[in-house]
Order: sequence, then C-alpha cells, then structure tokens
Amino acid sequence: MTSIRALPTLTAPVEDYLKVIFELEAGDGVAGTNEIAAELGVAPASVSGMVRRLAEHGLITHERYRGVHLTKAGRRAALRTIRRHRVIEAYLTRALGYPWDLVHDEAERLEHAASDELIDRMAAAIGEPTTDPHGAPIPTREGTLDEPELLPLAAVEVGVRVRVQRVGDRDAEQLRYLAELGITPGRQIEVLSRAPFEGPISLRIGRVTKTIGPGLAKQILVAVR
Amino acid sequence: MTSIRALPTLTAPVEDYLKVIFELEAGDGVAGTNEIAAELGVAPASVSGMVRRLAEHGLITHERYRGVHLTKAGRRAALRTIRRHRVIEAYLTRALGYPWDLVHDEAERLEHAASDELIDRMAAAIGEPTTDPHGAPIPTREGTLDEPELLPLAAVEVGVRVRVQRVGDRDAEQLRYLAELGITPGRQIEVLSRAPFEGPISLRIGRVTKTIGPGLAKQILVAVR
DNA sequence: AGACAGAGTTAGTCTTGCCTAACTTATTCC
DNA sequence: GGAATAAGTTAGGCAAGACTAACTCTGTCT
Repeated sequence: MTSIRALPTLTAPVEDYLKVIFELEAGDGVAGTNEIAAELGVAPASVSGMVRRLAEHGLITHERYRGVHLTKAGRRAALRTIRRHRVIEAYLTRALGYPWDLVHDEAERLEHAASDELIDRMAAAIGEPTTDPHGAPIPTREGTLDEPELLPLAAVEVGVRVRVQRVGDRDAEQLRYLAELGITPGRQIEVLSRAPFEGPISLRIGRVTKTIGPGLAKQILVAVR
Repeated sequence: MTSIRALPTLTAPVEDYLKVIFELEAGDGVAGTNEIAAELGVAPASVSGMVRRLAEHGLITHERYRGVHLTKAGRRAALRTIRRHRVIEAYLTRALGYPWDLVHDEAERLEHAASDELIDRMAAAIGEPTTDPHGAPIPTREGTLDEPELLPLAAVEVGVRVRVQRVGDRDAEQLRYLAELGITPGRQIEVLSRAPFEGPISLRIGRVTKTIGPGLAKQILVAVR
C-alpha cells in the first residue's frame, strides 16, 4: 500500500518548497524558479540552490533552465503537507472558532510540527472533513486528492446561477471582505451583469446585490447550477 | 504591564535552551553546561556556543566555568514556552483524548509553532486549566508561575497518607506504567513500608497494594494530607 | 540572423546550530 | 601543595538556507 505516511523527516523549508511546486504544477503544468521564489518570498538564487538539493534527494526532477517536476516521492510529501495544512485549518475553525482569515497563517506554521497522529485525531474530531474552510479539498491519508473542475467567477456568463465552491485563502483582508459580502463556500449567487473589458461584475447574493472587481472575481471558484 | 507577550521571535532551539535552563535553575539553583547538554541531547561544546549567543542577546548571564542564569527577558521567554507546552498538553488530553504518555513529544514540537492567539483559545476551550496532565502548573499569560512545595514520594515516611500532585513527564513508558498502577495527579496513596538503603516502597493505592522502586518514587511528587 | 529582455544559474558570503578534538580551569583527594 | 578528574571552553568543520552580484541561457521580436 502506498501510504502518505512513513516518509523521511523533511525540514520545514523543504515541505514549503514541495507544497508550492505542487500547486504551481497543478496550475501551469510547470513550476519555474521565479514563480517558486515569488510564492515563497525568497530570492531566485535561493530557489536554484534548494532545487539542486531537492533533486539530489529524489523529490523533484530538474531540467536546467526549464523547470522542475515533482517525483512520486515529492508529490507524496507535498500532498501530506497539504493535507496537514487543510485539516488544521478546518479544525481551527470548526473546533476552536478561529476566524477564517486567520487560519491560514496559523496552519502554515503548525503543518510542519503536527504528527500524523494529531492530524488524524483532529480530522476525526470534526467528522473527517473533505474540504478546508476556504473550500479547498483535503487530500486523503493515502495521498489522493480529487480536485473538482471549477470555474472562476470572472468567467461566468450573465444570468447564470452558480454555487461558490472555493475562494483564495492567502489574503486575510480579502477573506474578511468576502465574508462581509457573504461570499463563502456553499453560497448561491447569480451574475447580474458584467461590464466589458474586464470590468466590475454585479452579483445577486441572497437578497442583495453587490458589485466586485475582476481581480477578486478570479479568486472565487464556482460550480454552475 | 509586563506581559509574557510581545517578545522578539526566537528560534526553536533557543526556546528549548531557555526552557531547560529555567528548569535546571529551578532545581539546582544553577545550570551547568553539561547538564544543559545532557538535557537537550547535544554536545557540551554546542552548549558553550549557544550560551555565548544567548548572552549576547541578553537572555542569560554567563560566568565562565561557573554556569548561567536567566535574565528577566530570558525568564519571560522561558515561561512563555513552558506555558505553551503545558497548555498544549492539557488541550490534547482534554479536547482530543490524547493519551498522557504521548502529549509531551507532540507539545515539544507544537510549542514553537503555535501563536499566542491559539494557546489562549485552547486554554479557554478547556476552561483555563491550571495544570498540565502530569500535574505541572501552567504559567499565566502574564508570566507568573506558582510552584507549590512538593515532596518526592521517596521522602515520605511510613504510615503517611499523601495526595499525588505531579509526576515526571519525560518518559512515556514510565507514564504508561504509572497509569497502570493508578498513580495519577489527585490520587490518594499511603506509604505502607519502606525497605532501608533506598529500597523498594510499598504503597496502598485505592484498595490495592503495590511496590515501586526508589527511582520511580523520586518522580512522584506529593502533598501530605 | 542578431540583439535584447527575462529567466535561471553560479560564485561567494553570512548565520545558525551542530559536531569532534584538543585545550584550560576548577575541584577534590591524598 | 600538587596531581588527577570532571567540567567547561576554544578551534576548526560541516550542512542548511538565505542573500547579492555577476554571469549565461532561452526565446522573442524585428
């Protein structure tokens, strides 16, 4: 059985690199040095150094000047970290009443320190959640992750009713704003109008109408119907 | 107000050194290089190096070849870490059903990653505990710690009835054994007999009689009556 | 095709925290 | 009081991760 467990202990920076590479690969298909550096708030040269080490440890493959890919082991480690992160987020909000704009930073630190045992107990305590508070799916213990196909709200046609499934979790202020608007996972909304040239979008949320910018609308992932 | 909060961020090793120095100072009155090294599982030379850095940062004072003492800032940082550790232990057992022999190791890692916010929420969630699962008192948010005067069970005279207040938390196997014997904080026990020359000690625990060695008896701290 | 911008890499340095080996100081014991 | 022993320190290294500055690819645009 391929388990997400029983990996050699990785340092916190290594776990962070793998997590970021996983996410970039899922988006672009490839993770570039500068992208990784930007995501981690680190100089590109530092990434080159780490990439060499990660490749030596068999966690990624690296084509010079081309980009990096996770190996099976790397992917496994990345998913383990992502599972930890999301379970912690879910636990903090559901069991400790943590506001959803603060859980990300807390989880960012705890994910490197919590044992698998603790993660499992947290998950069990809140009924084995399948998503985190921002709607991101939680990888299983076994290392599988099913990412449903979602549409950014920015791409939804006028008149269509959609259901919010997931929102960006990085920016605490943005999360507070979304909560204020009532845009949280599970919420039904309808696109009332869209200004041309990437202009603002009018939405019906419950009984009220709100207008948001196109940048924010890209951070809101929805499913049609 | 002198708060336990608002300290510069310290690295995990630094927090560990301060914690250990605090505990050794509480015991011996002075913390020696070799003691610190043994406690942390590190070479004495490494301690000398760290001691220099801690002194430079004003967390300890150091008399060469004599030993170290915490400064006020150092003591504050140590108590903050100890509070975190003990709140985490208490939370894990009371809220997540963690067995008491496992909480120490988990807390050892989480104490460096948890925010003050999280620690406060955990403490609130379980009713502001005053001791950890092994009976150790939890420092307050403000950095005060009241350590009651306790007697090792090894020093109790025959015929005296005592109440278990606190047990050593380092050794998981010892904790499992104590649990099996029924020796947990709050438990009433009576010393039935003591063999001379640091020999075994017979105890009445509830309705049963058990005999323990003198080493274990030193790890059990009690209050008379 | 050639030049240029942008992405990526190398070289060299720094800090933290650890190690071993060799040295120094303090203490204790005859 | 002087030697043995324990405790503590210095010297010299190493690995991880970060940085800046300087270099080299790659790919695009004309």
